[in-house]
Amino acid sequence: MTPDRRSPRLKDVAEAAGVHISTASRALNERTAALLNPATLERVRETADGLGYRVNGMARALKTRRSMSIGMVVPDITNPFFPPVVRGAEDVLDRAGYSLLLSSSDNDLGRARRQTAAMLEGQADGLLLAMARRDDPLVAELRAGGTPLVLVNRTIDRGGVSAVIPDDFHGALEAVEHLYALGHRRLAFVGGPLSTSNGARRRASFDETVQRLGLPEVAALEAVAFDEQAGYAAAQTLLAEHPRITGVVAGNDLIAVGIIVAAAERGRNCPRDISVVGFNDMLLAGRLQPPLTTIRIPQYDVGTRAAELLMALVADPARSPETVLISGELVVRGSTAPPPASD
Amino acid sequence: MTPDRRSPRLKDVAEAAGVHISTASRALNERTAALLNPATLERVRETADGLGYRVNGMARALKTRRSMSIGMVVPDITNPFFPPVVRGAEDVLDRAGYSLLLSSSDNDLGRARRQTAAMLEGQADGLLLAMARRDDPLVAELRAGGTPLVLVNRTIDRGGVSAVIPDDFHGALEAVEHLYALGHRRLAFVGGPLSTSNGARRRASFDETVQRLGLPEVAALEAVAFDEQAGYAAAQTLLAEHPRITGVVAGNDLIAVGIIVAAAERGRNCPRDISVVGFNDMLLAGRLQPPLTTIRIPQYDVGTRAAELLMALVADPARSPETVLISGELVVRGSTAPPPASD
DNA sequence: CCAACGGTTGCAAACGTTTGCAATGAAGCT
DNA sequence: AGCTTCATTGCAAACGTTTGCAACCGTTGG
Repeated sequence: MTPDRRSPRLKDVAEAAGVHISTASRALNERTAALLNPATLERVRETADGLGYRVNGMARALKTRRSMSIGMVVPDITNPFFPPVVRGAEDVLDRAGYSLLLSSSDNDLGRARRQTAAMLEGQADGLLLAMARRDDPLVAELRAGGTPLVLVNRTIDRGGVSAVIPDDFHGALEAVEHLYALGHRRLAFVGGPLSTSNGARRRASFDETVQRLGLPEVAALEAVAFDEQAGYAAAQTLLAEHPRITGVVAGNDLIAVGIIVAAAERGRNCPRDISVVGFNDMLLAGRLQPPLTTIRIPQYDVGTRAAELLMALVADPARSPETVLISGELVVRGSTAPPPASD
Repeated sequence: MTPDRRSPRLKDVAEAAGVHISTASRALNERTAALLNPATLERVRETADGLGYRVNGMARALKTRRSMSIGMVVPDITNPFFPPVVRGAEDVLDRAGYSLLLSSSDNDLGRARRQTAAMLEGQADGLLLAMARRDDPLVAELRAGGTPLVLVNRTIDRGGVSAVIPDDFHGALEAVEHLYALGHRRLAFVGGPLSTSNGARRRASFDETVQRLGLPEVAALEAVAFDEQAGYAAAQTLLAEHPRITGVVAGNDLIAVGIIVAAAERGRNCPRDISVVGFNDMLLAGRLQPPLTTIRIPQYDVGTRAAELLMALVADPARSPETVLISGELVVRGSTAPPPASD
């Protein structure tokens, strides 16, 4: 009954406008529109609007070999660190006309592999990878495949690939020095997994700094993940085995929260009995009980810089890899204080 | 020098395996693999692996008219409410073999329109919309366009479209009754924008419930957004104009935080002088100062249910619209207490 | 008046798949 | 032996664009 044609194709608008399909194509394409007679251009555009024409991105992508989409994989979008970086990336991609394909890998290599494969099948023009481990085989594969790639937040040990990461070394150093300045001398580090660059680098920085400061009694533990639960578990061990510790620098804010909770359960109040400094300054970190002293990483900027770098890489695949370090700054709030007087 | 062929096409694996391209296609497709002789099937698959063949999703999508991707637009991924729902959606889509295109609209209709248009040009098979306003013209357009659609978190007034939303009415009712049970009699509501379904419904529920309870002195304000800053601003007015209020139900947790901060600045401590109950139970709500009493909405489930509904809709576009209400439950923590004794 | 030219437009060949249909050959049945 | 049936594979036509090339036309300069 109804004509009920599916959505109009280029051919339809060409016919309706009385021009050849290639002319219609050129009219609807910014880059080629200049070739046309202004009058025809106008006419084609109007009939296209009238018909509610919408270009078929698949056909276009097939022909042009560009999907105008970028894939991004994070460990878990639910971790408060990532939304701002995703948002940053999204904003610059959006401005560049790209769409963002997002997925969470849960730190599962197999899952990440499937997800990136799907993204590449979908012809993503580039990848933003925020889940890399230091020896990640996946990024090696991907790099070999020639996909424009930028690592976010975490990088790999052997370089050769672009990355945008926080200045882990400087951050952890600031954290230690802050505690030292407050008078703490027995410090601990409860970091994230050493298999990640930020776990390892923050740890290395802690080690070096406490040694330089000549601190007598230190401990360093590795939480199994960058989350509250892992921080809580690691803190259990720490508090049991090193009861004299008064200051701890945490692998990130979530781990810090876990430590504070574990301490409270043992009757040790933060910051009265024990000080802890987080890392990242995640959303609401300043509204927690106690408000977290932490190393602020401009998360949004991490996202924008990474996306900008990727855009440059997409434009020029031969561009040589570079890694940009985003520096953080100490923001002191309520979770740190001088050590107990008895000390 | 190097043969340097671009990535292999179906034709390449077909030739390498000594079969026709159509046979190769069938071999690489789960659905059609059964048609083939097991021996050829095996052979084709092995040579495909050997060559590192990866199907061109664009070509496939062009032919099949399915991109196996779903678009999702949220107001702002940075709002802690959304990451869990995105994650929920992602998980079920992933299992169904779909990818997720994400974008943040910032409650800007124009931006949302551009984003959905881009998603549709990219041939997204369906849309998850979490940014709808009650009279949103965009969802009307989209629905007219025949795109499989499900609204998330917010719905429109005139039905006709599937949606997965929290049970706003019941939630707000529980919040009011909780305060009432604690002894509060002078209540206020600081809700989100009335242009959103959850802003309006929570407000309506508040109004009806306080009336039913016969409360003598109430106030109801509208924050301009569901964030801390808007909550803070609205609270300024509230505290100035209705100083005798002792209990307030907030439009969501972020607004609650804003209220608590504003109250503190006026020397009114929560919960000693004023009680506030939030909505959603966002991440870390229980770790705030004070820990938030709130209506817990299972955010992850909202995402999964929405994605499931959308998958059903994609499979059968004629399926009639349905709206599923996700119910919340009161979780009482530290931000509510009996009103001051002087009361 | 002719040739060259620039501005517009049309032509047709891709891009890499999927899939209805036809062809082939082997096996089963009467 | 001849006919049917079935399993397997090949053929070729799409899917909706983009784009190098050629053609056309009215101008312009010599």
